[in-house]
Amino acid sequence: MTNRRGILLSVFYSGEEKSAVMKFYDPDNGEIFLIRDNTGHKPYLLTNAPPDSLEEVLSPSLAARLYRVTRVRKFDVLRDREVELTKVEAKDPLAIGGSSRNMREELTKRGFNVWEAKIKYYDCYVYDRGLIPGCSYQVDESGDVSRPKREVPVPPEFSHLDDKAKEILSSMIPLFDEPSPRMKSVAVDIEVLSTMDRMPDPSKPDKPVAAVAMVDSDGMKEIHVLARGGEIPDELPSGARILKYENEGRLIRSVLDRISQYPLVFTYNGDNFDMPYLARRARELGVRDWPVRLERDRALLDTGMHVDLYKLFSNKSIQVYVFNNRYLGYTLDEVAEALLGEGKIELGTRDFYSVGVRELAEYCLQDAELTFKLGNIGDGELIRLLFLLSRISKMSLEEVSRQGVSSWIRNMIFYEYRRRNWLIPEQNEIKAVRGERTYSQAIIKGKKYMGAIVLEPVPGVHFNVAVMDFASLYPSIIGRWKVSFETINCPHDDCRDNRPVEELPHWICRKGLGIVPYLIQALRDVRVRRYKRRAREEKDEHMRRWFDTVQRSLKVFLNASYGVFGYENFPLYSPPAAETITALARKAMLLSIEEARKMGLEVIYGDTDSLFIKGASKEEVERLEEAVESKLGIDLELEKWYRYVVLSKLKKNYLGVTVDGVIDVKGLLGKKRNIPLFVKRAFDEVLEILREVETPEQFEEAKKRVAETIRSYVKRLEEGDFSLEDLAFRTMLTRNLDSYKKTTPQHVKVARMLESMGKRVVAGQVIRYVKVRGRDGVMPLELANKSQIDKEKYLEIMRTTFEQILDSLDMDFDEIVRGRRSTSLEEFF
DNA sequence: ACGGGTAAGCC
DNA sequence: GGCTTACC
Repeated sequence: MTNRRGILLSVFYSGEEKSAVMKFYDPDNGEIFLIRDNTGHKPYLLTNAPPDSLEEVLSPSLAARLYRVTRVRKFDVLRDREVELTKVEAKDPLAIGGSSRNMREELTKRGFNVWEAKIKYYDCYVYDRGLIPGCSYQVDESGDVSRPKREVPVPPEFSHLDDKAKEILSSMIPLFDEPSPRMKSVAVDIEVLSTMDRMPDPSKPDKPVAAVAMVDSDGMKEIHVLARGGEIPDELPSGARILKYENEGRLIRSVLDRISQYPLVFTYNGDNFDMPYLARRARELGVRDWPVRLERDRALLDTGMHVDLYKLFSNKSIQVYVFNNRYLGYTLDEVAEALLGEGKIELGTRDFYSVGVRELAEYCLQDAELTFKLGNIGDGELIRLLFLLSRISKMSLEEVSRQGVSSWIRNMIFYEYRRRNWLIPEQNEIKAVRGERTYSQAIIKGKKYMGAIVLEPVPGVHFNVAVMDFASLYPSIIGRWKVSFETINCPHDDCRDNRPVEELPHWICRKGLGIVPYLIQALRDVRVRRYKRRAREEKDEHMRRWFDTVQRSLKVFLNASYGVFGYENFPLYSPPAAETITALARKAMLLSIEEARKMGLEVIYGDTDSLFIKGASKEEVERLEEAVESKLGIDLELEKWYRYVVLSKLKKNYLGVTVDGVIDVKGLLGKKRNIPLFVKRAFDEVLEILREVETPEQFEEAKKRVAETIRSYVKRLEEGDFSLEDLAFRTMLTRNLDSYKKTTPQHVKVARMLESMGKRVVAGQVIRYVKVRGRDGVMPLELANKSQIDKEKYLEIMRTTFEQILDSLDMDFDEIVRGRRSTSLEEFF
């Protein structure tokens, strides 16, 4: 074969080959293949140290690892000028940074400046060769890779953009129009023979691997088990094959061989457990040639792409924007229950020695099946998304599935800098040249600058309310006013009077410096004007779904695009830019409110980027849109129309019913996932009653039914007509137990009880507990008894939950309940 | 390991 | 009033 097609998945550095290696997926035969760099690319850093000084500045051992020293020209955006720097190439990446002794540190110690030395080598390689992970390439037998150049003319709907944004746009459209490949996949889960008191530790793999379950996309299910006596069937009722081994080494050998046959391998916590355990156990038992490449906190496969779903589901952006916050904890059990509606059936004990082989096999298979289903959720939605995130960020799929949104954005920006031969500035340099002080006062103690405006709601029931909002407000501001670390407080004297926010001393460049504002503008516009539309209008169902994933992945980047500039660990951290963005947002809100009032419209609430307007006509809404657009240059749009909205006196707390009868609940206690199901059900019933209300007249009748519903639940509470499960609170343990030192919140108290019983308790786990009478006040769900329940406490929970809406409906919880109080409750308590 | 603002329950 | 969690 002279020429083959390959989809670039990732780049890694091979210590054995001393070079970058590209990992491709061949969609024609479903295989993975590796291509070693053939361009002689070397790791490097940039410095202002003179070239001939290096031999003497560096210690002899490091000087020996120099490969080449040259001079290069770069554009320095912070000072708006060309610079000439020394490019120091090394024979291996660790010589640049990372290891205990490296060139970055030695040069810095001698007083020289160093740039671009903290970039991981595989990322550096991707930038310099202009590679786009996730995209299709032609690879010839000499190892040359090329991507067919597709010049896309800028579509007419983008004619309003600046040239810089247009250029970015036309480079991006081909990446988004190309669907991702389908890949065969397998999910793997292992169980180790461990005793109750000790969790198996992958750094000390002293216990044997007892079972490995694998489930693949062709419907194959198999479990490799270590025979330990007793009858073991050849098949489970589910149809899964059981393969028995007398020898653990053979078991691991065939498991590794099986894993090597798949281009895509899912695990749940495989980076830190399954893969290292298998690999280290293999080494211990003399099993050779394993495909697992162990790194500090990840495990890669040379034969495929390993996606650790635990890492992916722990990613906040994925949790919030992709799964709409539908899961709370990050354990396999929690996520599977929330997304698939399938929980795990736990074994009675963690002591696997006492569990029969067959039972262990079933348990192991269950985990592999859940992992498989999660990995393939939405008919491959997750993988499509990873491909897109990879193409936008120019980050390997393996990286993108393990890192957070700030890394994705960093990588996206660095790539654009290298593409233009711009010098990537260091964080301390940005601070020094452009300032780091903020001038606005945050409302929350300990925060660095002021954020958004939240209007005081007008409590009560309001009919006919239009909700208007600025779509992607912060990205729009970045694009409209060109705010970024590059443009803020620029070096030009004649830009100093360009201060869009009077109360802040910061000015913005008006000479077109920078890339980031154009990049963000391009992403925003391509999402709104191209892919959101195609996700609605495309005829072909597959392509429609693809376009929807495109617009969702763009949204993830846009939503975080402002936040990263206020995040102190972001390499392009810029507090002045961040505070200017929020200040402009406040200005936009205030101006819009002013415009609305001038038109005689009543604004009853608003939060950050939205305005609730009561009693407006369609024409008035349109007039307001136009007025704001012409004064500000950003779009205020009608988002939805509420038949009515119930505002409480609290901010970020309301309930609205749209004209199509869709109910929106924001911030109310009844919506929070940590409250007991019992209360949540009562709340949902009340919502259902309110949803049906169409006119003010119907409200009176609805209120009676609401009162009735609440009364019935209170009665059930008194009479003990509930299950313990329904009363359980679910609170996430966000840190490990030993780090709670200052106070002991209730869920931590419960977690400690669980731990003392020998149960495993880790960060990310959801603790389920009920409130009971007695000194502790709480108990783990599985330990409590119905007779211990503190009913008074639960009545209080119901009170606070319902008061949030009852107040605005002119109703009173006590009055509703009082009818019962004199009869039973009083005797009860 | 995106930001700030708001609210609730408990210590 | 601080800590912790969940939400906008």
